Amino acid sequence: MQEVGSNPHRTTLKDVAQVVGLSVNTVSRALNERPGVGEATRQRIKAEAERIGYVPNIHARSLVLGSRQTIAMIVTNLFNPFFAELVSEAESRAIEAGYTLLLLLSEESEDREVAAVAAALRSGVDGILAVPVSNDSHAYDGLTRAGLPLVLVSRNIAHLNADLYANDNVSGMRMTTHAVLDRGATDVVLIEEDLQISTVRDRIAGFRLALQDRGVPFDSRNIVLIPTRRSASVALPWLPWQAEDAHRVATDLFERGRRPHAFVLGNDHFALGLYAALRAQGLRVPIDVMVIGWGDQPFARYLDPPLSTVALPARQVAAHAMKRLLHKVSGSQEPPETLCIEPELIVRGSLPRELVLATGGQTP
Amino acid sequence: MQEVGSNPHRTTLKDVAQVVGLSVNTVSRALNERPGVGEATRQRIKAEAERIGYVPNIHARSLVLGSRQTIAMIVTNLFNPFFAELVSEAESRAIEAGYTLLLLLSEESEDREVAAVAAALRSGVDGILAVPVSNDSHAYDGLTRAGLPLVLVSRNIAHLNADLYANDNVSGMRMTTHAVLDRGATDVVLIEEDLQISTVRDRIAGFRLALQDRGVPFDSRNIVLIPTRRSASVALPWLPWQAEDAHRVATDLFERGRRPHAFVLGNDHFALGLYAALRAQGLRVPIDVMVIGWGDQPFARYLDPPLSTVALPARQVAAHAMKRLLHKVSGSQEPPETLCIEPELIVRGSLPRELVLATGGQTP
DNA sequence: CTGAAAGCGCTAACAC
DNA sequence: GTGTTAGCGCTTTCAG
Repeated sequence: MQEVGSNPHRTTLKDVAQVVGLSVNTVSRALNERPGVGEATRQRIKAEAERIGYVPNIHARSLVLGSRQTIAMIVTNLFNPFFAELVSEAESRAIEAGYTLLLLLSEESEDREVAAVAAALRSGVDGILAVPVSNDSHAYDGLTRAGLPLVLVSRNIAHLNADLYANDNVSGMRMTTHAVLDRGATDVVLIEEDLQISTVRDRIAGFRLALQDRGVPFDSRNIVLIPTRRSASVALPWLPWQAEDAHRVATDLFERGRRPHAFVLGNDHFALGLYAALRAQGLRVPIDVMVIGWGDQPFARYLDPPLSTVALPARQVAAHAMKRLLHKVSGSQEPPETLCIEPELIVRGSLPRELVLATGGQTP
Repeated sequence: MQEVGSNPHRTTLKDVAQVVGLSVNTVSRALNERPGVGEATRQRIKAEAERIGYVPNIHARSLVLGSRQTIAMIVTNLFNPFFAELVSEAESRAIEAGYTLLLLLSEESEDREVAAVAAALRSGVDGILAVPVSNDSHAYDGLTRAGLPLVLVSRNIAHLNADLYANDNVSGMRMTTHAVLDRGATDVVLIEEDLQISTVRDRIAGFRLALQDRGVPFDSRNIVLIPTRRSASVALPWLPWQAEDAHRVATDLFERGRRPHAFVLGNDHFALGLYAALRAQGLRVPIDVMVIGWGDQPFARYLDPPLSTVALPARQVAAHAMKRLLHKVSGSQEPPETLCIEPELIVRGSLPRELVLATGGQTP
């Protein structure tokens, strides 16, 4: 085992006690604002502690208290700005509550997810906030038995019945699909990454519901799932939602003679590739083809034409999730709760301004 | 103090010892793969420990070892994909080395940076990897005295003389500026965020060097610093490198009758706003104006025309930095080292393909 | 209001 | 090979 390069002698409670001429115990109580110490004594102790540079040893404290004041957040990747925002908000809330955030990245890999949970367990965190890799991930199964509070964020796990805080993907995609249908599109293609996650599943459900709402027949070929290619690069983590994938998929579609009226996408990045494919075909947005993205990334409004998209309540989701988790960490034992927050459709130039009567089916 | 909802009785080393009928010590040695235990005994102990669900108490372990096997990473924000990649790589390297990563976000605020360092200290990490908020941040001053290893990433702190691993911003921006000068531009505008950080300072230096290299006179008005507007939103963290800022700045320029030959930018996001401003003016890229971004974000190659930009060695930088930090954590006491890794210019449609002789000065 | 003593769970000396 | 003893720095009984 390596020698740890720590200080020769960090000043300890005992040192403070010696300096002020009181017992370790009294000093501890004074410093922790607990009753049983005279105010004058307390002040003197604090001053002395400060003076000789006393810093409490968190390890000893954690040992006796059984808590490290740390939350682990397991996220699939940081590339998706939605996740970055989730983490940013979670970190901020954790700090606010006197906790710190241990970040564990699963990089969309089930193996790394299992490793992440193990690391969280090993490192003695007080609770786990997780965006699972898949809808049937078993990485978290042992947690409740181990007594570690868990809250899921953004993606659900079917068999787990855990707390879940997420975007409302069903209603979001339903709203999105309505938006194109109500502008006259009847041949609408949905492009999604082929991941076994609840968000994709829910968006597909929302898509189908919307068609049903407007009486437009569903054609399963209108849902294009981009095959994952995890093996593509071994060294670098694999990333979903690549613009080039959408570019390829759209180009394929056009080459097979298909020309949908509208595309609704599972991610704004898809719009980048799609726009390129449309330009190559000489198709104009929104006149020939309508496009709606997902996630309202910063570049969306600057595309030409500006991309209509769905703004996600990332900070709200994370804030609620962290609040819930901290509540559970402090011993609350309520039954699992699911909260899906409605996203917001942002209409920009990639959609025609005026609504038209549906052409393909009866009006609702 | 809140009751922590931990298990009634986690199985401990003592429990294992009791079950196998050996001393706590022997069990500890067996489980930790240390010599002094018979192989048969070791196997039996491991099996029993596994069976009764023994999980080592990290708090006790940390206390006696004086280490939490955790590295704190203090980053200004996650919104910039460069930082996201830094964090991703750092996390991966940390895990690989048996450490975990505590993420602390300063959100470009000096106050939060100070709080982050305090949190890191309080939470007993073994070392700190930091992207400082400013070139003269004093948040880290006490660290060496406290015996906590520190390695800076991406941005330097002038007075600190700490280890630094970063992009080579000087040579990167020099190369970028050469690229436009050598294509005939003589009136080149650099747009940067007005932050007091070494990266901006270095890129400005590289810009001036490039002009000097080609004998093009320097006009200080050709460096446009976007005034920071931290107060804009109190609730949400402030974010630099906004497309709209570049849009505004460029529009101002055009309205004042300026029409530079080329723009070199401190961030790809600026290109989004700039492209929009150029479109509004009816200026074509690259025929009328050349543009080079910084960071090679995923959208860059999908802009119209595709954005030339500088690809940053984020993973290399983070990997080197983490390696160095872990080395220091294990007690190494070498003098501070600075490593600047050369970024790569990626030429795309926003630059004319052919080089021309410099028009403004002598050829080198 | 203050102190003494015990112990959190683990590792590290040193003995046998 | 294995057990005994001590102690990491702190909090928490329980006495005074």
